[in-house]
Amino acid sequence: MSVLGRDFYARDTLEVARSLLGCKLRRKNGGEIFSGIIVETEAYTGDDPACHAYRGCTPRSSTLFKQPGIAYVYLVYGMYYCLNFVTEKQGAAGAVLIRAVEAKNANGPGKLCRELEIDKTLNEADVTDKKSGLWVEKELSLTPGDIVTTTRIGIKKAADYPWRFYIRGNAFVSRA
DNA sequence: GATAAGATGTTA
DNA sequence: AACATCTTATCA
Repeated sequence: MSVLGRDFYARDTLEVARSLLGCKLRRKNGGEIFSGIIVETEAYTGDDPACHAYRGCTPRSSTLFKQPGIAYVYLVYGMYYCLNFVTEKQGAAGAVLIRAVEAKNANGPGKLCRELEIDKTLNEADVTDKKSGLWVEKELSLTPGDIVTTTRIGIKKAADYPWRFYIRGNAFVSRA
């Protein structure tokens, strides 16, 4: 299985969000390797009012302006971590939020990170390199008809953007 | 230094 | 529908 490289992430954020569906997320922490097919994503770009990078480069959002193919991990509501992959060419902000994978207790961004033991130590980890302990592999080939497009969940700003994508009919999507 | 809001999940 | 829980950004 080939690890998705820098070129995969250095593209339009919406395109990366759709392309990640059906890919296999892998997490190695210690001896065990976790695997799960990505079934739900959301896109966040630099000119998107809901994106952390929208109001410029702050200590937290600076990750979004760095090179594509790294992880962006942050804490929401003081309790749960969210996993994103940085997209777009270096200098442009953008990221894809991984909302759910095909696995037990992984149907939601917070639950997914709890299950995979993802925390802020993985922020800015290079996901094109297995040595980081977090990477993505090509798995399924989906057709456009397999992908459902809807509005994003849990945000107030730009709530009308149709930037959430999931695999049609999949039982592991959050808020089924 | 204070304050309000937040890319959620669980419980009732 | 309420709540647990705390970092971050924004202001003063």
